[in-house]
Amino acid sequence: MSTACDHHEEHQHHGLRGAALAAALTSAEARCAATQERLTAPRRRVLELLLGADAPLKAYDLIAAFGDRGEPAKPPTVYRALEFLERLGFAHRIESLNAYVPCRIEGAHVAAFLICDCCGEAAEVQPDLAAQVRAMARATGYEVRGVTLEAHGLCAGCRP
Amino acid sequence: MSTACDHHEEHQHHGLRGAALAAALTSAEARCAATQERLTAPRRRVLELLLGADAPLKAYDLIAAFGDRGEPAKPPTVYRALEFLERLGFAHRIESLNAYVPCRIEGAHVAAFLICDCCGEAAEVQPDLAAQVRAMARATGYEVRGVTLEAHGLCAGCRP
DNA sequence: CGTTCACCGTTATGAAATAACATAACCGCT
DNA sequence: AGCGGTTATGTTATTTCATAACGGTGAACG
Ligand SMILES: [Zn+2]
Ligand SMILES: [Zn+2]
Ligand SMILES: [Zn+2]
Ligand SMILES: [Zn+2]
Repeated sequence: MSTACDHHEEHQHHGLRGAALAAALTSAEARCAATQERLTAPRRRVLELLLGADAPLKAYDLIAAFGDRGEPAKPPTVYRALEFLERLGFAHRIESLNAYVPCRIEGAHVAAFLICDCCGEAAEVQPDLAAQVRAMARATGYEVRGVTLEAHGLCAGCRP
Repeated sequence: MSTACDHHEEHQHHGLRGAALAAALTSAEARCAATQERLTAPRRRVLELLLGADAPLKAYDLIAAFGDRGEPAKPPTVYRALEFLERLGFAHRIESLNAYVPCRIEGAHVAAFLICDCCGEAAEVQPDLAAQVRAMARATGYEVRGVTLEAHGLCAGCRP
């Protein structure tokens, strides 16, 4: 992102570091192994970058940061990894930002976000709207297969 | 979109034609006049194209179709018009498609769509989720300024 | 009548995503 | 070990989507 706020630096400490990061990656490996999927090197690297970030990352942020010593990745490498991570529920794409976040919620869920337009924070929440949308859809014979819900506004730390 | 279905041609007749289209444009002019805004030629043309379409249109679809005799518009012309139409509530951007639709709902509202991944239809609906999201937001001190809600799935006409 | 401001046309470029094809690793099987 | 189907990656190039920047035009307002 770009519009980082200067006030309130402390409310951006969402990125995992050190042991917590390693634990999250190990957990992801385990979940993959349990479903016959492979957390290969590029997939693991992209997940690591997402988990360590303080805000949603754009695909080209990931491309630029991919290499250990500054060498960028090729776009398909990162896009394929993101596709995998989304498919397994390790990451979500935020459509209104063209950006990606690691999933912060256990188990199956509809991804929903409260996005701060000031500091870039994107908090994942679990609204009970699946039922609502499904009801509305059923009234018209529509079959829901996925829902994108993204609220924009200001987080508590950035409010005037 | 591209993956138009071959079955059920008749459920795509959403585009306005002739008198209905003219009436909608006249109504838009009136609404603009009432708020000191101007529905200039390019803005009116883009709105006309959106109103006449059977499905969400991409920006470059609009750019290609802009001229009366096949001459395309320049990208900024169309993007500026879209920005204006969105600002006044005449059109909505569908983030998950990078596409635009004319607004089909009177008055102020949260835009929400049931999108058919088969035929491309995007039905605008009015869920009662503003309250829910606002409640969840308030619990954390978040101030909502806008909500994007887009469901993907299959419309009644495209279901197996 | 001159200033102002919103709007427009135009050129160029930046940013995001994918197509297409070749190569390599993995896996279960003989 | 050797094979063959499958899955994943490497690489190049292109397409798609969106905006920056600048100068010109014309209505609006005193
Ligand atoms: Zn999640
Ligand atoms: Zn904030
Ligand atoms: Zn609407
Ligand atoms: Zn359909």
